Amino acid sequence: MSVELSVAAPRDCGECQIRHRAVCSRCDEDELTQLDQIKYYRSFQAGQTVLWSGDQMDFVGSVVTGIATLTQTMEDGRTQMVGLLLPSDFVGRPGRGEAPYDVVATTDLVMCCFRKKPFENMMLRTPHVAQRLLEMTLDELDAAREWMLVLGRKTAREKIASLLAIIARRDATLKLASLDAKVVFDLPLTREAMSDYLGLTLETVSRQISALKKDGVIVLEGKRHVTVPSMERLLEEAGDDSDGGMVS
Amino acid sequence: MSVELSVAAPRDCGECQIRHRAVCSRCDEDELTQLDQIKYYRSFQAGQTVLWSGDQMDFVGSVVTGIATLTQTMEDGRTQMVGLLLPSDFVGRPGRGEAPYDVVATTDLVMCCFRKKPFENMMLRTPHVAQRLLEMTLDELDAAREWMLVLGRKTAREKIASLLAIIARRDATLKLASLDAKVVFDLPLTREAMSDYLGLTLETVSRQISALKKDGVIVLEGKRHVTVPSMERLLEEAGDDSDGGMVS
DNA sequence: AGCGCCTCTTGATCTGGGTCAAAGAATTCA
DNA sequence: TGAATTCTTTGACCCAGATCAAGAGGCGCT
Repeated sequence: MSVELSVAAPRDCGECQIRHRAVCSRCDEDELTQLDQIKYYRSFQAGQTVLWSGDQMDFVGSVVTGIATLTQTMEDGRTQMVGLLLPSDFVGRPGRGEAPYDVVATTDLVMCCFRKKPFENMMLRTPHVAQRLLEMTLDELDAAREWMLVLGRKTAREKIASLLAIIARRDATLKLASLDAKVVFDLPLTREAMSDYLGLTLETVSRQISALKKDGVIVLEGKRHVTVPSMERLLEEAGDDSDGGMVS
Repeated sequence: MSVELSVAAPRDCGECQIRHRAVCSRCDEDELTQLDQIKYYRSFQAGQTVLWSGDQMDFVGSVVTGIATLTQTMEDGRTQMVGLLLPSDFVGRPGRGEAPYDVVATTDLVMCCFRKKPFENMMLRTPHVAQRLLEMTLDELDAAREWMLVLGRKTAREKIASLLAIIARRDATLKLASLDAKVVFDLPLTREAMSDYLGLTLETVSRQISALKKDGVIVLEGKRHVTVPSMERLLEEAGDDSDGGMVS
């Protein structure tokens, strides 16, 4: 429950309004002003827990910079990541009180938050915000279900390839890079976090990454810097049918 | 794409309006009349595919009687069930054109449908319908994420116990039975369907069910009729923390 | 520089669940 | 009534990935 609340908002709002896919894209001036009034920033350090499962959740918001994960844990410690929040992703459940899972910052993290009550009120008044929220939730649901296929039916190698593909695609989209060019990015997750995402052990993750490297599917510099020479090849390894758009 | 459309609506609407958690509960007379005008029934036989992945989906609706599954399939035939639709569950994505997965009737099935366009229009006019939809989608998302934990981290035995618990709880809720009493129900799924839900093979499903039976966690009469003497025990076997509410 | 602390890699071995195979219910059809 | 079909169970064996164990960088600290 160690939540550093930095009400100081050094960033210009324009930035986050453009970045978070959430509520801004179709708001008029008036509505943006309303949003501004209930908006604040929160910063977290890498490793910090934003929210524990069961906590009251009095805000909604979106990631500005950094990465957070949603995880569920069994009493005996087995944990499964159920969501990955990259910049521009939305967190929060309007109408819900309790967080259903832990939210953890895996890197230093800045979030743009809105207090929940006022946000909900605004939602009632501006239908297109509710629409947007529904759309986003449906996206998340699709992604979760895509991920169920990965967890339930894919081999370790396919799982790793799938995860790399998601990150690569997501990264490429943010950079507006062409999709057939080679993709370069830094892995935002530790091997352990990847294993939690994929329902594997970290040893298996490591081995499979080594294998993909040996087979030329990816090029690794250091432990985190990845180059994907051919997205097509990667997707093939992932067992994906040509495209398919799984995002967190 | 074999969709039997039975516009004949033998059922009184009251029934489905009460039953589907969807749009009706808070509608006034006027809105109900509007809904009536765009409502129709569809019947399917067991095994029939309601919708193929990629199909245009021109309706939304909810299950009146019977059971349907949402499944995703890889090119090589591996399939994963990603959702289970029991009576009163909602299907459809307002604002989306294509179905992202196959919808299959596993028993004879009756659905109460609304044509999508008019439904969406109505949604724009009546905010509480959109709210309700958002709530439902968030429920589904929670259920999907709960299921990711099952798929990623639970053993075969725990998976089976989890599935039985879901069905039992769901059934008990529908019947308004007390939660500590023993629960009796018929399995609505074949062993194969269960294996698709759980990311297992049907042989493993069979073996684990036998094991749970031998250990007295469940009592089986025939292949489908199940008695759960103690929900507590079953949940324990599922690795669940006391309660926890995963519903499709 | 030297030490402790992470994160990651790699090897050796074990095992839960997959695969292959066969045969027992239950149901439908003729 | 028996034959065909579908669903289910059970057995024997195997392998992908888990587990256990030992190092190998890398980085901040004193």
